[in-house]
Amino acid sequence: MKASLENITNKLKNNNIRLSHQRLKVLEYLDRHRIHPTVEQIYHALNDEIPSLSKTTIYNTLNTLIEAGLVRSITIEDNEVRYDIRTDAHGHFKCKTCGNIYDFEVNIDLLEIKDLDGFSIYTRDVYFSGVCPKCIEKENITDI
Amino acid sequence: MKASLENITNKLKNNNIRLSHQRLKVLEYLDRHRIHPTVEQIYHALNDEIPSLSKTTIYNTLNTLIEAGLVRSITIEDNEVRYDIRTDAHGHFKCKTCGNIYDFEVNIDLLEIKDLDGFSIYTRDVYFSGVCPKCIEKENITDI
DNA sequence: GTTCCTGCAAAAGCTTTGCAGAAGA
DNA sequence: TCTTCTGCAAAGCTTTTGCAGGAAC
Repeated sequence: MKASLENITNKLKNNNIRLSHQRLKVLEYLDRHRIHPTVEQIYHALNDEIPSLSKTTIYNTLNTLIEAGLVRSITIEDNEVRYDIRTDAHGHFKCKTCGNIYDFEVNIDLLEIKDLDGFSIYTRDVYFSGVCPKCIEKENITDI
Repeated sequence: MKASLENITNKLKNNNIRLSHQRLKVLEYLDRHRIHPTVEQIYHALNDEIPSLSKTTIYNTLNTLIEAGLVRSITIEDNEVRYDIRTDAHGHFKCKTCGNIYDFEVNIDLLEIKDLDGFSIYTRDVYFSGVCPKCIEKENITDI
C-alpha cells in the first residue's frame, strides 16, 4: 500500500508533475479505494479534508495522470466515466443494480480473434455487466 | 438486407412501437451503415432527406429502440456514445487515429474467468483499441 | 523569482424534459 | 377519434476554458 504510493510519487517526479497537495490526495484516494470512482465520488470524499477543493482540480488532476499513464479512465455504460489506478490488464464487471464495478482476472491472450489481421492493438478491455452476488441475495430476500 | 429491415419492422409492431417515418429512417440508416454511428452522424445523414428532423427525435428513437432490445449503445472511450444494430456477441475495435469502429468475431466463452463465482452475467463485451490497417499505411507513407 | 497549479466563474457540449401541434393506428 | 410521436425551446448535467491569485520548485 505505502510502497505503491511511494512508487506513484516517484512516477510523478519522473514525469515532471508537481507534487501538489491536491494531486497527492487524489492519488491516495484512488490507491486506497479501488472502486473505480467517478469525479463526483472523489470530490465528495476529499471535500471534507480540503474544503477549498474544486471539481476543476479533480478533472485537471485526472487528465494529467491519464496523460502520464498512471491512471486510466473506463466507461462501461451510462455515459459515466470512472477512474482506475490499476493499469495492468484485467476485466471489469458492472452490477446493473448497485452500480459497483468489480475487477476480475482474465486471460485475454486466450481469446480467439478473427478479422484483426493487420490491426495494431494497444489496449484490450473486457467488460461484463449483470448482477453481483450481494444484489442477487437482496433480491431473493425481498422476493420471499 | 431487405429481409433484415422487414424483420425489424415486425419487431417494432410486436413491441407496440409505431412505425413513424423518422423511426424507419433511423433504423434503415443503422442497418445500411454498420459504422456504429453517433447521434450527430445519424442526424447529419438524415437531415438532407428530412429537413424538419430534430436531434431530439434521434435521441427519442434510439432510446425507444434500445428499450425494445433492437439496438444497443456502445461507449468505448472519449465519453462518446455510439449505436449498433447488431445485437449478437461480437468484439469492437476502435482506431485511435481515424475514430472508426470495426467489428470482429470473438469467442468469449473461451475466456478464462476467475473471481466471478456467484455473479449473474448478462452482457459480455470485448473492446480493443489501436490503429487500423488503413491508418498504419497512411502513417508509413507520411514517414517516408 | 519562475513556473506551474488551483479554484472560481463562465462557457461549451451533450442529453433530457415539457409541451403544442402533427401524424399514426 | 384517440393515442402517441415530433420537434422546438429550455433546462440539466458533465466537462472544459480563461484567468487571477497562490503554491511548488
